[in-house]
Amino acid sequence: MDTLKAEVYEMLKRAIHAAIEAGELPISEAPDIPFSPTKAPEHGDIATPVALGLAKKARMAPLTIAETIVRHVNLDEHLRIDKFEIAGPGFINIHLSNKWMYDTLRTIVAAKSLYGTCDKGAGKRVQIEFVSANPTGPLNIVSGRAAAVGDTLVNLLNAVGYDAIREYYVNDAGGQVERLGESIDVRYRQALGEDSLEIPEGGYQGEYLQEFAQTIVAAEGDTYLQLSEEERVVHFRDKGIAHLLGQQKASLERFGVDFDVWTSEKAIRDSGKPEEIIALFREKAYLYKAEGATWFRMTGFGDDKDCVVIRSNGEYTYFVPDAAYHRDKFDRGFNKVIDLLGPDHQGHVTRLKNFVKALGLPEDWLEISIIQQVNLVDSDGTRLDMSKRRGQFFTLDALIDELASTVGEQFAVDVARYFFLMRANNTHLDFNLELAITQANENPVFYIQYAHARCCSIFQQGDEQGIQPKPVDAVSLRQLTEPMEHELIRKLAGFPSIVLFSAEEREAHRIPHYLLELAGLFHPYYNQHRVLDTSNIERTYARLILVQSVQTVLANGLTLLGISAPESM
RNA sequence: GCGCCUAUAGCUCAAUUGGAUAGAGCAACGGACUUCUAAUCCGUAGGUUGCAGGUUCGAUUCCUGCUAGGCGUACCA
Repeated sequence: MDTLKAEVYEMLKRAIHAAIEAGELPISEAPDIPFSPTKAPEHGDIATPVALGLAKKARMAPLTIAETIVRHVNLDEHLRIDKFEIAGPGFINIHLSNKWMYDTLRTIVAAKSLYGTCDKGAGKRVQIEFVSANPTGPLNIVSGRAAAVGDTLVNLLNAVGYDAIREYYVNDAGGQVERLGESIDVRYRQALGEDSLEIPEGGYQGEYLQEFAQTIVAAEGDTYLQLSEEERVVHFRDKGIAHLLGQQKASLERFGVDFDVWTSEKAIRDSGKPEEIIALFREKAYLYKAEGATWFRMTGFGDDKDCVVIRSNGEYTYFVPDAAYHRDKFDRGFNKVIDLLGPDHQGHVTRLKNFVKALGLPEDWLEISIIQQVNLVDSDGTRLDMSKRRGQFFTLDALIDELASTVGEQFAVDVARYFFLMRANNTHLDFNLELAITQANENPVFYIQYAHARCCSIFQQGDEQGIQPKPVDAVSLRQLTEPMEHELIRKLAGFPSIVLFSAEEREAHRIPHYLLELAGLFHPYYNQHRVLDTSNIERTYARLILVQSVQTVLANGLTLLGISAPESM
């Protein structure tokens, strides 16, 4: 479709030039030619409103302009185009030929799992950092959403020719993990009978730390009481990080997300890079001292307030290692870095970008996208709070457990991923848990998977009846005469540009919607037109090619989303 | 206060980035299983795209101002 669009673009451009030279179009140069996909079949396969745009400049009626352009088009140039038609206020509708339909099917059948891919990214290296939750508790639902989106974006970028990787930044240093160590220490001593203790201010209240402390007591008893409190906190901190990070990794694996690189904040801090960053900032006079702390002149970059980079106690704030981390990403040679941050990080977007600018890195090198919050909603509409600090949250694992109890483990992951992916990143997502469970059978993901299973089933049935699909070159595709077949092929032909578009625009949610539409065309077709028909074997072979193409595109789309494409349901 | 996000059918959301008659699913109502899987299909109904202006051939989309909701605005990460 893409190459076809490029060819149509050239044809129209030549036609406009010809019209200008013939003195029939009073404009100086050919304009850009926009294309819009058509909504109704009678509007053809591709449409362009170019005549509408020229109306003012040429001081002519749009319809007249459209007629003039079409008159100068040389149709013989192109076998895949049937006709140009003028409609409505001045749209030029392009109707594609049967040859184009047949070519589309041949392309899909030949490309198989590669259909939809391209090399547009030219091997450019992209890193997407996502989830990056503190190792202070289990992954929550928002992390699950980020995991699904990030994983799919990497798939999409790789599909269109980039060299993209998944990276997780482990915040295993700083104040948060100190609070973790303190919290575990309190839970440990509580487990040994010190009832009067309380979790310190800013600590972690969650039950999971009580359980963790109990497993420590069960395994090692009260041996740690011999250590000083300071030693204990350090020990429990490291033990807790290892335990919780392991838990997060297990959750992600269960969710089908496999990170390529895990980068430790502690390692960044120990690398000496933060010191280099500070030295650089100091050299550029971005820093000043006030109230015992060292501040960065964020206001010089257009922000409304400065921010502390070295606290009065001499420790770095989060920003220094984070700036160093991004410097490190750049040094590793990524052409583009995309951070998917949680909703509570929106204050960081501007600052992080400013730090990157202060480091002298290209402005468009870092792209930050906020994965908006997920509200778990009860059927009565009440929202469940998911803050980790308050110890009251719904974990990703708990969500999958819930779903798995009704639909099984594999579908639970499929359903959760689909729900997370079907919304645009920057929209708030209400996840009605009860609805997701009780109406699992009516879930759109099943609708799509069922379409795929039906395709497989047709081949299995055919096999039992002794009907084997023939190679596409041995099949008369002329047999595909139904309007629904033309519409299906049109939809199939659009897949590569949807993949490219959603990769370039980081809009993963277009894939679920596309697949839903494709399934929505296939199911009615299946119901109204029989594929396997021994009384019309030629047409059967042709339809098998179409079914095979639908199956391929559904499978390819689902694979991009990390969702299974079952052969039977 | 300032900043970011959101507002589309009863509900949850689309609308290929400014194009033709704003589309799906769920919920509601009425139909279709001796036929490749009824987890499906067909049909009916459902809209002043939050409100008021502006930009232009054309606005759900862009601009301004309101209104409502969410989030952020740490010497936490």
